[in-house]
Amino acid sequence: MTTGVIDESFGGVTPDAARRLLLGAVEAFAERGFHATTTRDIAGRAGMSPAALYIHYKTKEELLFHISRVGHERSVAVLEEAVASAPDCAERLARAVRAFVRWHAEHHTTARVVQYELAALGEEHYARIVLLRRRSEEILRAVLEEGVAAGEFDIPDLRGTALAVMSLCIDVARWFSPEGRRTPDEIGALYADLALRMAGRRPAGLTSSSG
Amino acid sequence: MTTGVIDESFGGVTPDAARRLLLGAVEAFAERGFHATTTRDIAGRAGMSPAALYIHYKTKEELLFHISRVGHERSVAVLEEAVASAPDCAERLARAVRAFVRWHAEHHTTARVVQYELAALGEEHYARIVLLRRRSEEILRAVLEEGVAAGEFDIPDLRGTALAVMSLCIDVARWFSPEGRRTPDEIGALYADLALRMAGRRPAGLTSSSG
DNA sequence: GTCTATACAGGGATAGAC
DNA sequence: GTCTATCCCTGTATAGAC
Repeated sequence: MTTGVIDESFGGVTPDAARRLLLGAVEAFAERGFHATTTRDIAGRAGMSPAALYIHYKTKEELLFHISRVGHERSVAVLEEAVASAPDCAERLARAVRAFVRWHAEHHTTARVVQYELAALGEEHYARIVLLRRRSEEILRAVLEEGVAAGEFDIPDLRGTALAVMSLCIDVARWFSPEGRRTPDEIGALYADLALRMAGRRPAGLTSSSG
Repeated sequence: MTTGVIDESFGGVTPDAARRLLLGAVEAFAERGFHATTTRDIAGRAGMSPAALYIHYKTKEELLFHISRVGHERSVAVLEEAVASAPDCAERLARAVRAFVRWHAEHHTTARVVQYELAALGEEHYARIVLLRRRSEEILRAVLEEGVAAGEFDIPDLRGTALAVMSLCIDVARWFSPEGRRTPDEIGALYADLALRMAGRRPAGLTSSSG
């Protein structure tokens, strides 16, 4: 019955029972992993009988797929919004990282399922999720690319650095805890700075040439 | 029966059957997760019947604990060796990151189990593993701390940066694939450079004072 | 130490009443 | 749409022969 922190990512899901099941599943999958979670557990958290689950979802895996799809769509949207309007490349990178990190921290429960239970998806569902993941990689790489082109960044290995920044953000979902000493926003700010360092940001107004 | 890449971390385990079971379990846990892995599967990979597993390990969880313990001990040892002898702080950080990343890439199968199946450990076993994890955090933080004290690094948030560098290294285990375009060593070199950037390395011979 | 056979529990999914 | 009851499979772990 307990729902803990409500994840507004799933606010639009109807009917009510389907949403409650989704929220219960997110919690359970995050806590115990997909395979260790029983349909009885999920249904219990939603205040329903095990059988009721199958009215709204064909299988347990379909439940995971919905969570994964909505979660990925949200995180990509967050990233897109962040890069949409920024004065320069440095600010674009900072906003992107800050927003992406914040999402992974604030929604660490969903994010954990999204990032670490991929292997439990069926093949077809997995393929659809991979497409969404590629989107976010492309967005981040483009930000770095433009920064290099504009002379704002100094990045010897563009693809590798993009991957590393992405990786850094994603891993927040693994270790973040609301009981920890930092808020999602503080971590976002720290990581934005670290990303700028990784990108070798130059002070505005300078051009290349150095050791 | 297939063992894939042999992980020398477990080379010393005897008797032979116990080692084969351990290797089978590492593979299976990494591929499918602890809970999704059956004892039949593990025994099968070791070329034995399910019952034989229980001659060597009391439970499936004990198997996981052994993997986790040996894995953590190895990664801490790798880190310790790397920082042991280096001319300066920058080189110490670079060697630490490079070695730690290489371990997580080369032993990505073991590392995945070590990093992502912690929750499946029993409470007592979990507590013992946490102690080992703290060691590696302390080693890395100390390297950064000394660098700041020596004026080689510029790190506004020491604890946060140490955590981020650690996180970056660990996440390699999640995405690394031997089929990918980079070798463990190349990733190690890239990440060592990124870590130095995160640490705000100053060219040797300069002292502080700036905006 | 390893096997075959099996006890015993638990979980995904369905049937049928309401 | 939800419930109770239950089918049937799978999985951990053990018993006992060799």
